[in-house]
Order: sequence, then C-alpha cells, then structure tokens
Amino acid sequence: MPELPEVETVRRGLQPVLEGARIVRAEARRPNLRFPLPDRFAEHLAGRLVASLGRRAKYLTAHLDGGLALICHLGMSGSFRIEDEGGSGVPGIFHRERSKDAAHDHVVFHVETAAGELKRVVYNDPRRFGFMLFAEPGRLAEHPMLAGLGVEPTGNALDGDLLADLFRGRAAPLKSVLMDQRLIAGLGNIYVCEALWRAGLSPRRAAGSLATAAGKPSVRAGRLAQSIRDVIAAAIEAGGSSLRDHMQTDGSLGYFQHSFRVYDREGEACPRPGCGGTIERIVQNGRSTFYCPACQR
DNA sequence: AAGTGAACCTGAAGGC
DNA sequence: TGCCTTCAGGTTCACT
Repeated sequence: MPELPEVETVRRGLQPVLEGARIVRAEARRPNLRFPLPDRFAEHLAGRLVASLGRRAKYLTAHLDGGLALICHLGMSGSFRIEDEGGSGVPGIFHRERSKDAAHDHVVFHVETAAGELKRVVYNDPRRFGFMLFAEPGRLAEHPMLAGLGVEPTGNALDGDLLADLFRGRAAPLKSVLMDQRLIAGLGNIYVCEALWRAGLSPRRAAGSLATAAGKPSVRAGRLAQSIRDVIAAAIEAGGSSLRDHMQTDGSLGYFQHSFRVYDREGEACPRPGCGGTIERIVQNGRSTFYCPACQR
C-alpha cells in the first residue's frame, strides 16, 4: 500500500506500540523477502529495545539499542498489523480472509510494550517486494538504500526553485521525473498523477520545460511544488489511501482514495469546474498514468 | 548519461 | 465453473 503517505500512516500506527517496547522474540517465517533477511535476523533482534521509529521517503526505520537499526520497505503489497499476544487479533476481519492472509505473514515481532502489554507485530507481504535490512543507527543516511534518495516532498524544502533546478535540461516527461526517487523521494504512481492534475500540468510534458533561466522563478514549477506538498499533506491527514481493502496497522482503512481526482478514473468527467474534459489512461514507463488532456497542458 | 522496458511475485478481476 | 489475460501502490537491472 505504500507511497509516502501510506508509509507515514504505518509509522504512526506502529509508534505507540513499538517505541519503548522490548522485542521479546522475532520470527522469520521464510528466509527471504525481496532480498534474503540478514544472517541470524531473529537472534539479532531478540531482547532489543526499540528506541524510536522513523521514516525516510518510503522506508521505515527503527532505532534499536546496542548499535542496530532496522530498515524496512513495504514494496507493493507489504503491511503491518498489531495483535494481542494470544488474542484473536484484529477485530472485524473474517476468519476465512485471515487464514488465507496468514500464508503471507513472513515476519513476526513479539514485543512487550512500554506499558507492559504483550503484542505481536506481524509483517504480511503477498508479493514479497518488501524487505528488511540492518544498518548502523548513526549511519542511516549513508546506508546504500538511503544514500541516493532525493528531497522529501513534505515541508518547505520543496519549492518551485528547487523543482526548476531538478528539471533543468531533462527531456523525460514530468511523470517519469517525478517518480525518480533520486530527485524527489516518496512520490509514487498515485500521488504523481494527483499532483499533476492539481497543478494543471500534463504528465507528458518535458520536465525541462518547467525550468527557466537561472534566477528567474518558474510559475509552473511553483504551482507543481505546491500541489505536491498539498496532496501529500492531505493524504497523510486522511490516513493514506486504502486500495483493495488494504488496512492500516489497527485494521482501519485510510480514506484518501475517495479524494482521487484522476487516479483510476479513466472515462470519467474531469472534476475541475468548467473543464468538461474526460480522464484518460496512458502508459508511461510501464505504469498507468491518469490525466485530463483538456486541462493538463 | 539519460531514458525505456522487462523482471521480480502473488492475487484479484474481467472476458469468454 | 474454469481457464486465460491483464493489471496492481515499487525497485532494480539490462539494454539502446
């Protein structure tokens, strides 16, 4: 389920259980996800205290005591859920669904929370595009997985001038450049489509066309930067997007998918007042792009 | 160097 | 009902 807003929602869901908790025992139910799990993965985790949970782009990070950090990526289908130890787990989920799902429960953390409760934190990932790796906590930013990442699309760092700089000289379409994690880290297929619609910019437009002569502000780049920040902030606020009933750590659903303006809306009328266009689906770099050819130029 | 497409893996949905 | 094809929120690798 994971673009940046979904990963941030997961982090916030895990935080109250994991921060200050002791990992009593960890289980790796298979040797690998996308990559092999680290050697002696469960042994290294047993007994550790979780100092804090963080996020960088779409990566979750956990600082553990004793000089160890865990880096986790949810891939395409990864999710965490929290269960009471010995209890029946998430309420409101059909048993049939749960037992089917359990085949993809790949990693289980048995923890004692700061409040002394026993919980299970279960990582489920049918497609296994996710992964977990160890790093040195003081050197997270230099870890190969994180070192090359671009700017976070939240906060003040992302403005029109920065975008114009990043785009300068690039012939590739806006869609592919915005998906490039080395430039902006955390956007994915949904939020790129949504941000471009909000900015009224075509996903096919050459990214370099938003750059201007040095020192001259680009109106379009400024509009795009604002749209990106707005849509990411709104999605985090809504608890992310729940496609295909993907749930948050507590079993509840994010609801930002109801705010999609173009994503997965091929053939529908463009929601921009007075536009009158129809949402189209095209394929760019092997991924679906949804946009309105009438108002996105 | 930059840009595109295939590969990784499983499940859901739609067509026939 | 069942079989087949297509598609899915991500990343990386190979190729032009």
